[in-house]
Amino acid sequence: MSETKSMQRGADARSTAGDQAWDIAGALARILRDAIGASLGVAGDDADPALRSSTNPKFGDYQANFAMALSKRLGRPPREIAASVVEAARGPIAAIAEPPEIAGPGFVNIRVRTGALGAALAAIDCPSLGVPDVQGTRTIAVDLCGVNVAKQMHVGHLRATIIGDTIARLHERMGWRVWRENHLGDWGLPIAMVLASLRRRGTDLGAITLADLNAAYRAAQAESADDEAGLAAVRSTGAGPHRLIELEAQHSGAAAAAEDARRTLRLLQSGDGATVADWRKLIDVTMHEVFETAKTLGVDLRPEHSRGESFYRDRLAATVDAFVRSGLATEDQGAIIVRFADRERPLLIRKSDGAFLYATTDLAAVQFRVQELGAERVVYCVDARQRDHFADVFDACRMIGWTRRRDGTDAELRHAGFGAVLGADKRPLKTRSGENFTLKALLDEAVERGTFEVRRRAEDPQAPTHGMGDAELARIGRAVGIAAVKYADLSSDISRDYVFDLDRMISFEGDTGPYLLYAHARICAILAKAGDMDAHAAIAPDVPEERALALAILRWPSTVADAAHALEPNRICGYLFALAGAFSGFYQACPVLRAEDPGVRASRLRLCALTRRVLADGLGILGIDAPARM
RNA sequence: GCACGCGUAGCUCAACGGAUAGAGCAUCGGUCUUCGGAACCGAGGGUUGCAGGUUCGAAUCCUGCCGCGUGCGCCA
Repeated sequence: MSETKSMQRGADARSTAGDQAWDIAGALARILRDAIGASLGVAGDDADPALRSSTNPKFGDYQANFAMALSKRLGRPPREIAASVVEAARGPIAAIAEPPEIAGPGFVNIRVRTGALGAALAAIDCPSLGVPDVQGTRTIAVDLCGVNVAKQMHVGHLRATIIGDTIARLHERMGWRVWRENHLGDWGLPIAMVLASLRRRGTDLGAITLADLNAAYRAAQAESADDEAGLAAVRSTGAGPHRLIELEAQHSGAAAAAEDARRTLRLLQSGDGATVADWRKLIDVTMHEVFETAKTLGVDLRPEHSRGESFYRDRLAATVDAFVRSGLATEDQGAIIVRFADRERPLLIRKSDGAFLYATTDLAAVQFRVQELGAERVVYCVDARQRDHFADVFDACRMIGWTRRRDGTDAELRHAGFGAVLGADKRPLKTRSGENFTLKALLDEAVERGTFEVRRRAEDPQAPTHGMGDAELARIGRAVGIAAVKYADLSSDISRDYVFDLDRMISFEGDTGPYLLYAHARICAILAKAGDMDAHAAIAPDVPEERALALAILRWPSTVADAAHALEPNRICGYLFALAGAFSGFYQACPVLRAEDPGVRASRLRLCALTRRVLADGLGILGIDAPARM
């Protein structure tokens, strides 16, 4: 969604929901659109004023770029077009801005009047901060986290969890009804394998940890590894009989383990009481740690968000049937597949042995989310490598009509695919011994580093944190460490890989989470020292640094709407960094508490308070806790 | 082989088809009896992988190359 479109949305909202005095950009866009219609006879999409925030303060606060685009269509020079529109808009625009200037090939540069800017700031200083609210009339399902039972969370889950949480929070912030769907891997042969392996050993499932489970998972996989290929290779290369016998013994052991796993799976599927009870214990052990990690991360993930693969187990046969009956699925080499017109790759929805696949579950889940949860958007926060898979699943759902909602509209299916977390060597992050990093280890290190830095600074007698208790410093250090990791992950385009570099993330300099926390804490200090303030003081942004800060604040509502629409958390990050930068400039140039004029002091205090609220609001959307002191 | 994604400053990354492609880090130079210096201001640094095309205007859209990455029926 372009900024222009969201500005237009602001204008549209005003016409139905009354005046939104903070929405200067929306008002300007509407005035220009009307003027384009009145003076040029152009309407609809062609009358788009193409209003943008100016790229450079010398071009004013906003610029409108419509003239060049209309030049060819109307056969008139762009500057002439701009002039006639500006003339037609002169009256209504005068209340908001200085007379617009026409520059270059036909840009219309607009500078907002100080009075209008102050009034807009006073208007946006309300509970919603101007962010649109759909009041529960719209519904989204966000597929996030996606852990597997009996497996330790690793760095991939970091992204699936915090990106999903941010997308959920973005929509919650705008009043959407949000379903957080933790699509656990809690069903099928892999789980049965672990369960079978643990039961063979007589392990006490009541006293097991996730680390134990993870080890059992790997052991079970190794036990069942069918070494047919190795056997064939040994035979063909004529390796010694000792090696051959060893492999054959391993092979028969593996066959026994695999058979045990299949038997366990059958018990589980048939609802055998003892087996199901043990299965639930595996889930409990796994989820206990998942929820702990979510708490550490500041992610809203609770038991009621769990709806794993097992939830869909009784819908899979019907899913396949529906595709077969509709003629979209056919049998091929014993398997059931869905073919597409534009690609060779088919989608397998049932194996030749009759078992279902993860694609089958995904199809059933789309139908459930759209038709039973009523979602108009379904978002998958899953590794970008599954792009092809989701393209197939989404297309299959459209073909069979499962994106159709009760009101007849089509749901929007989106894969918010994210890139890999890389180590310094540009390869997927591994420990020195070549293992995947557990998420817990990674977060422990981040918290440790954050705490170290906070404690080190607290030793300075001048530091505001000097003399704080150890528990308080630890709390702040934890917030800093987690903010560093989360901000680094969310601040670049999610579809790209990024290099995990804790030194850079936590350096406290530049575009980092700790920098934003610092900006927030600094404002908190000013407000605390100010004591009582006049919440209704007039705001008069006179000097350039005040104007820049004011204009940044007014961009907040459209930033939230755009980030939610595009599913791009990095837009929130970029905005907050720019806001913090604008505040720093203001702070440097404009004394607040030391301002001599009481009116100026009160105006600037309100600007500080408003900035703090927007910062806290944005950090809240990212799920980042902002301490008052650090 | 086919499909998809990505190539922007030394490094990490921005940029809705719009004015001189911007930030951060690093480098160099300033501010400084601090409303919190974890700050601010400035400088240098670019043929946006290459070649064409569309457009008043292209990092952005189209085509072809080159390079890197990922995926490609009975795992999830």
